[in-house]
Amino acid sequence: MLRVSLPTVAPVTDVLADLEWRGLIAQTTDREAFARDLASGVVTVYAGFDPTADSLHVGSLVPLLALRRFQLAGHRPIALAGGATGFIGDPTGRTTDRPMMTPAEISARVVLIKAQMARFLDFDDSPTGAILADNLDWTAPLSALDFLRDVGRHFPVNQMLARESVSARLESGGLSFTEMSYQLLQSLDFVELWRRHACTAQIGGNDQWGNITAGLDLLRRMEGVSGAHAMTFPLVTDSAGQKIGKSTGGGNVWIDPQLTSPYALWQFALNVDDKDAGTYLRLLTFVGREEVEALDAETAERPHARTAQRRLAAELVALIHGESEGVKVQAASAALFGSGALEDLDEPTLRAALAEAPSLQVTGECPPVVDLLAEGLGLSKSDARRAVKEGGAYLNNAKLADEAAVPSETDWLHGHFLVLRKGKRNTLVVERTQA
RNA sequence: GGCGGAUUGCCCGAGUGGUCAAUGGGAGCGGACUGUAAAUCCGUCGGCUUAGCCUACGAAGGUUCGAACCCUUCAUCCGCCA
Repeated sequence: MLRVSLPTVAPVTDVLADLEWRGLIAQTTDREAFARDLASGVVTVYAGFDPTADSLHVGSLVPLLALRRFQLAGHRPIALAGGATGFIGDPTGRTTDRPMMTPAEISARVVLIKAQMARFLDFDDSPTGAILADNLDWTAPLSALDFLRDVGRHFPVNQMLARESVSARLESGGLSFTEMSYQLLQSLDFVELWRRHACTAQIGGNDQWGNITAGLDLLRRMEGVSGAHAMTFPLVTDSAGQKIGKSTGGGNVWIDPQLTSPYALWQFALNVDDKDAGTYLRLLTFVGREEVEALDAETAERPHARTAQRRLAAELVALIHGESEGVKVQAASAALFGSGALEDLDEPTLRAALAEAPSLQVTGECPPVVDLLAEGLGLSKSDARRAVKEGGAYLNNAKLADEAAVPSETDWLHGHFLVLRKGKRNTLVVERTQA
């Protein structure tokens, strides 16, 4: 997997100060001590990622980029894939009937996620070279008895019960032993990473605070190490209270281009609320303080220009998919939302721009546009007809007037593409294959 | 277990025999405006082979020329009494 070139990386002298300014610090253990250690040498920092899906999403970029921030500041990052913790799963799940993943499914996911994590970090032989780990490596060989005796005995149940995450659950119906054990596994990770890589700091979401400090305790009890650090990020939500990285439709914005096309990512960033643009720039890019604050000012003065959103979109696409992708996506956006120069787009760009749009294959004689819309967008025929009647249906960006219209030979872009649209955002690609 | 009230479209909520595919509000969708925004305004909002037809007012039966509306049974929910 190729390492993408990071578009903008502002130099940072004091990581903690930078993180603080970005709004990335919720809690830390002894802040002064952490700062001292960071100033006096290479600190190894880890963050864990459970394989809850086939891809990381924009939200998981926050801790991942934080690792990168530490690396840029001269420290060593460890990205830990939760092959074991993901196996246990977090039984907190919203729906009851979430199917249990098979070991094969999990390991497939771990492979995908590891590859994604690797793209954001530098792996070299230097002391700051990143490390990719999987907690299944040390958890799988561990027998239940060993686990209970060596790890479990360090966890006083009364203390676990007192933890916020557990007590909250006890009030709302209880939790399983498995769920309680999750904390032990995560704590063991910290100990193992200390043993293997002298890792002395763990970062994660603020909901992980309990688990992280439990790891610190275990490190002290098993290894007598007391100088390790914990740092958490605030649970970041946008101004509407949504978790970061949720598209307006509610779905996750994924890193994987198969799941969220670069074009969709661009659109997501461009549509970020004015109030959130600055926040996103701080959390999800390496753009420096001066520039971000200038963009904030720009947003306040000339909100319609959406300079901050544009910058965010460019940074994100370049960060996740590479710079060349950004250029293409920009062209496609302009054509699809602009005056309609669809004919000018070359075929690969057109395809890329429309990658996330629903598509429909047609062979032989082409049915009326209304039928194509209904079929491709999952509308009823009445709905499709209504769309035309209301002037909300477009063929290659041109408004349709006739309910019975059938695409003509000249409508086919590059000989085999049709771009249909209902309203501003519901695009449908019709592709014709010669029978 | 007894008595009373409820059940209407995605949600809330009118409607008590024909003029009901069903007032109104919200959500959604389309248009105008705009910044691919918010707010606002206009339109639309069961389906289809669309001057018409079909299916629908918790479910199933019944009365009637005709039922969301009347009757019977069932289901679910809410009160009151045991």
